[in-house]
Amino acid sequence: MEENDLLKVRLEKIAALKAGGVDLYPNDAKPSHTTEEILARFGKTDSESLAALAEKFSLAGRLMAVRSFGKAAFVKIQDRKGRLQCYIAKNLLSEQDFSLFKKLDIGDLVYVCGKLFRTKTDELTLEAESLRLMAKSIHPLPEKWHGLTDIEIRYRQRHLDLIANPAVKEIFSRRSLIIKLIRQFMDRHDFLEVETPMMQPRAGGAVARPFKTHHNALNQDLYLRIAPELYLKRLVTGGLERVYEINRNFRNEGISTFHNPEFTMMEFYQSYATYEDLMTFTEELFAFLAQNVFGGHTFTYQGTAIDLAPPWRRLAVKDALLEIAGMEPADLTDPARALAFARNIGCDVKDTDPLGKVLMAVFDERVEKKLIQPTFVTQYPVAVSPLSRRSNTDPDIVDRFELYISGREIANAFSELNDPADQRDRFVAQLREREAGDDEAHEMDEDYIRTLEYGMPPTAGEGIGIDRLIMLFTDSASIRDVILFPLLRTKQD
RNA sequence: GGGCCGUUAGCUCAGCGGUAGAGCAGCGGACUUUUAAUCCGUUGGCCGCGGGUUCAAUCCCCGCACGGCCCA
Repeated sequence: MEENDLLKVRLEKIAALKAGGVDLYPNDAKPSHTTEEILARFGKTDSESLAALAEKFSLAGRLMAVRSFGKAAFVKIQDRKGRLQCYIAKNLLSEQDFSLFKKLDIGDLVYVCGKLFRTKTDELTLEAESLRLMAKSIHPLPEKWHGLTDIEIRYRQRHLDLIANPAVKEIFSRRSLIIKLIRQFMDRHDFLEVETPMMQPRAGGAVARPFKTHHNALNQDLYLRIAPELYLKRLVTGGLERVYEINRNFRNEGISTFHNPEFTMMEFYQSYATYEDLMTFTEELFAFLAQNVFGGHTFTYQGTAIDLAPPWRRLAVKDALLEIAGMEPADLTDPARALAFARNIGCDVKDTDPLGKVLMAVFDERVEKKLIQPTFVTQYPVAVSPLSRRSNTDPDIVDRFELYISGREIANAFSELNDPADQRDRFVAQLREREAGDDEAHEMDEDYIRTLEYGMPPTAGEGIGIDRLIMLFTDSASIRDVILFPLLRTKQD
């Protein structure tokens, strides 16, 4: 049967219901309970005690299954918390309500009221004494047994995915829980939550291509932010000292199982702390989350056991390159050798690339995916860290770490560069990269340098990729499974 | 951007040069304790789109669209 025919049948039912005086879209139902509350209270109550109970219960939700015997039926009603079985029988309902039931379709929203009992197979069931239609559905739902598996429909019509696949709801409620826990943790450590511009005249604070837009009244081009970093550090300079922001960033790059063009980051800045303090802080934050979500430090991600028990491994970039990538000491200092090594393993590097950048290309290619257990990678080259403070002991490296779990970058943190003269030099170096063809290189930002010239307290800052964190904590293989509406190409037909 | 795979009924999937199939959903009938209820009957298709090869294309070839996975 073509969908048009299915639609026709339902429209005829609607006409019949209307003719019978049924309101198809009333708004006055107040369910007394959720399915979860009823199951929690009476899931283990025996038949006799239920029979003795005078209390009546009402539920509202979507009709998910109908097993009909003509004059009676068992149906499943799904609300935001789960499903409960209801018993519909001709002799228990008014004639009007029963004939309404006969015209209902799977997918309709209903309201039922009645007492609880146990069926002979011992299932807690609501025995309907009254039944109302709360909203008519005119499209058929996905199949009851296999559900909806077509990935494209799941993302494009997320409402169907949520109706048909209960596990999806679990993922997003866990996402909400984790973000609440993060806020709780940050607030407890006296951080102030702030919001900074999404639309920026210059897209700074990260190495990425931005989206461009235009403000008509100002007749000015704007960029969707690639990071809130420079604004948050302005706030730190202003004396807020400890700030955090959980919000969207936008990067104009490819889409993959780990990249969505808009994604959620938490960035936070703590004055009078160093990147080393943030390593400890990060361990504590993740342990706190794991404790509340899993009740311990360990969990499984895509079949691999992950252990978040602090302390985590700390690994310098150069040691990773020697031990894991298979480079030799001379490769780390001789640009020509490094370039040859990188090309040999298939990295796309240019002759003009600074040594640090070439080394990080090797790192990305050979080391990243091998860091399964939580690992702080430290001692990054200055060349790839234009906003980080130089190490006191080696001016070619910076006080920075990236956190890797399950072969993916989850967080990036550093002691902030607060020397305006050095910051200017770094921006100039980035401009040279840009002229050499790297359109992701950081732009000059005079206004930001001027802010630093007022004196920014010594500060450490960190960005945590929230979507990737949620992926780990929900065992999701794709970032699209933890973003309700991932970006897809618009379909024209 | 490149490689591989997918696109067939509302949903989940078979089929593969010779008149398009199943289960579920739908529709009609039986049935007042079912659990993917059962039983009988039945409707439903531009086989993603556009070209080509062929007597004949859902099937083979080319292109395009959308999606997935991997790579950059």
